[in-house]
Amino acid sequence: MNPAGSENALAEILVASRMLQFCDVALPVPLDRVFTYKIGEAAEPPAIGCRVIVPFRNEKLTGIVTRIHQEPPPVEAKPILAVLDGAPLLAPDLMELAAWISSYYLAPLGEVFRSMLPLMAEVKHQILYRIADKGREVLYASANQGSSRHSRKSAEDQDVEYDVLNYLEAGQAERVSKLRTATGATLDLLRSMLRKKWLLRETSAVQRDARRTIRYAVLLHDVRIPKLNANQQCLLAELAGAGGEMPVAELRRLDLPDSTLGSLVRRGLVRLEERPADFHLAMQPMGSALVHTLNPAQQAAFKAIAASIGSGVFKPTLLRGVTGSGKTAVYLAAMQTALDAGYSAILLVPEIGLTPAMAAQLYTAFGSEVALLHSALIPGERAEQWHRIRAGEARIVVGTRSAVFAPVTRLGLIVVDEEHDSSYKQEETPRYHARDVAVMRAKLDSSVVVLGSATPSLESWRNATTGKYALIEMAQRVADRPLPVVELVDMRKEFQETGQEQLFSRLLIEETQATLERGEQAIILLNRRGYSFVVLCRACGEKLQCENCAISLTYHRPHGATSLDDADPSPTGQRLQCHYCGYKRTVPKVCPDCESEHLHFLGAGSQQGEQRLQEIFPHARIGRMDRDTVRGRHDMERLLQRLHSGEINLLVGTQMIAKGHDIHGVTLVGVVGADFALGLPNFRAAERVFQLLTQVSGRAGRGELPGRVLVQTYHSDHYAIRLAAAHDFKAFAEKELQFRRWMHYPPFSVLANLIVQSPRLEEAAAWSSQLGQWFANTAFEGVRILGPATAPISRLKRIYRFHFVIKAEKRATLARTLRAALARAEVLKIPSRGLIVDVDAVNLM
DNA sequence: AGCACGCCGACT
DNA sequence: GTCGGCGTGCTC
Repeated sequence: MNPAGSENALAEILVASRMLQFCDVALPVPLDRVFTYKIGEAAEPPAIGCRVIVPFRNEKLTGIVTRIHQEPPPVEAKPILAVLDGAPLLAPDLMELAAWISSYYLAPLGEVFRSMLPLMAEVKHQILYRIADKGREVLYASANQGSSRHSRKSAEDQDVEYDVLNYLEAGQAERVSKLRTATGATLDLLRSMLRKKWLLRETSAVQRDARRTIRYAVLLHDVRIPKLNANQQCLLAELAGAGGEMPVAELRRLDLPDSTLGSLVRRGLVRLEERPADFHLAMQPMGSALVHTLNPAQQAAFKAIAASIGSGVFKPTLLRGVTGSGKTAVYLAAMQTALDAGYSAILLVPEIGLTPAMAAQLYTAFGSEVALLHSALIPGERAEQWHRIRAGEARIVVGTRSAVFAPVTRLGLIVVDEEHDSSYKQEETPRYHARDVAVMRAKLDSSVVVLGSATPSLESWRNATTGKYALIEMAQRVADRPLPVVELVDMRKEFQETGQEQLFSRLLIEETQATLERGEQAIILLNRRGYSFVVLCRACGEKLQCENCAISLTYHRPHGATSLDDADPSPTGQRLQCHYCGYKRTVPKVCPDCESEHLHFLGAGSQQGEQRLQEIFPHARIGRMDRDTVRGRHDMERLLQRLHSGEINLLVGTQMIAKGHDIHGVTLVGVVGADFALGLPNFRAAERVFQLLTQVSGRAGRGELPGRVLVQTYHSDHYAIRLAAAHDFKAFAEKELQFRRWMHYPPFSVLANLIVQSPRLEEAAAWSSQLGQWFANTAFEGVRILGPATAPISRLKRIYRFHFVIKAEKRATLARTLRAALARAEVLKIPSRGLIVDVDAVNLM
């Protein structure tokens, strides 16, 4: 792409000479192209990177200006309706980054912008209806001749239609919601009136202020106080007590009539003010002040990174540091260096990786320079943070995936913490990988990018060992603490010796007992949610499945129940859940297929783990951490707090417990059933298991006392398990890379998953077979195509899915193949919703 | 993606 | 005759 800066400059010159007339606009529609609009003479011309409102079909959309030029489009261009930004919302580097993402991931540019900008939400689009001439005629005709001339379906509907016409006849265009509440019209009815041309539809776009405001009531002094009633006196007293002003919302808790405040305002005693909401995250520092003293290994890592900050040389660095080696302290020191040199820095963390402890450290270190961007923010808060960053008020940005698009100026450093984490891959269009986008952004900005992990992805590891990335290693834990001893418990042997299938092995029970008795803490990983994840009919062998997906339903037990027969206290009683679409149903008494009563609940999840542990250790103070117990914004924090304080001494949970928590009292980690993932149809299965075992082991022995890890496994010979137990990442990487090379998988190839889908099975099957034939008959050099095959999840949310896995030796070849396939799909009349292209797919499901 | 248009069968 | 189903084509 042409450097947007020079294009901008050119644009200014052309504006000055009044020669140019057109601009290209990327719109939030799934069309892989931009549209050309006329720049009006009256309005201030937009710059590249500005938002504009444009007419599109018969609606108004917000788009981003991507180019300014003089080439008239083949059809007549419509004029821009409004320019929303005086200065570009997106700086040239982000414009270029968007273009790169669009082309690399084959995603429409408009959709890329949509996921980059929280601000799109600030323009409120509404649909309005207005009465048409034909509608007026109908209305008058009915008034003159009396109604019910048409003997149609229902007189009721007809009445509603006239109500709608009457309602609209009186006034201006109205919103749908208002129309529906006022007249009781359904959307269907409005649509049919539209078709009869009785109504007109239009859209409007209203710009709202991005900043949230809070309404304050302010006491006016120096006014004579007239006679007041009790309510008014009460309110004034409250205001005076609060120092003369407080948010209107807070006055509500006085339980006074709403009119009271209104009267006081009318009588000139109180003034209402809109003030920008000061955004403060509820943070209480957790006492762990920033460690300024780095040990020699940290010092060396920090110096290597700091040396290149501001050098203007793009050189990605992989920081591999074992769990507990103190990578965070290195990040913070490097970010401080960037800040001191006048640069901004971005720290990316995985979805659940932004622990309260890390946030507290950031606040301690950087105070108000910090902006947080994560998934729990409501849109207003997100916009707030975004504006602070863009205005340069916050130069340290910490956040999940989309924070890689933070609009900082003078970017000096991007850190991607736990770079191997799969939550960096967005599973919707645009399906970008934030780690790779971070590297690209650093390249465009000539800034430093650091990828950190104890268990780097094999892609990054290979880049580091081949010299494409610099490699820094920290092989020791801080304060010379030892890595925990990891022991494998062979569950096949356990079964032979005990003669029964048990969730927890004798050794794990013994060790947990001893740990709790010593007053220490234990955590146990059970990487499935719910009570049991399969409900099997013993008579016919069928598993209970979701109605919408080809997925086994998970049984969730009501709280406090101790047996299957317990009365269900939940209001809905719907205890079988699909974790993919949210479908819920009650537990049937008999098998839906064969009506046998022999339904069996198999496969223990975290909920069952918690219950079994409570039975075994009745005096243990058990906590559970999974998506069912950590839902709200503060649940995680509260749970960790209880663990820190010792209120909980035994924690059971899903992989959430493995993510970066620094709990010093934990000396025992148990791993139950984490190796089942080795059986999944995914070439990354071994890598995933290795990472999970390493990360969860890393939770043990972070304090004064050494840690111990027990891994229960049915695959005690598997290299991923053995080498994780030996803390030998390099050996694992070598072995796994060998396998990847053999199988032509990344990092020795580049890969995309191409999903063909339709709600109709025959359609999905036909499309995938047509595409498959075309692939078979078309020669692609250096490309391997697997498929068509039914996708591992063959039906999802009522949609049938087939897929191809496309592997290529070179990036350019893969891109060319995918573009050709998309072109072919268009010829085959496969609609865009029927195809999903997932470049660098992490999940092949 | 929406959302128009247009053609065809079903219903009053 | 009118309603409403969904195949087809377009959006500057």
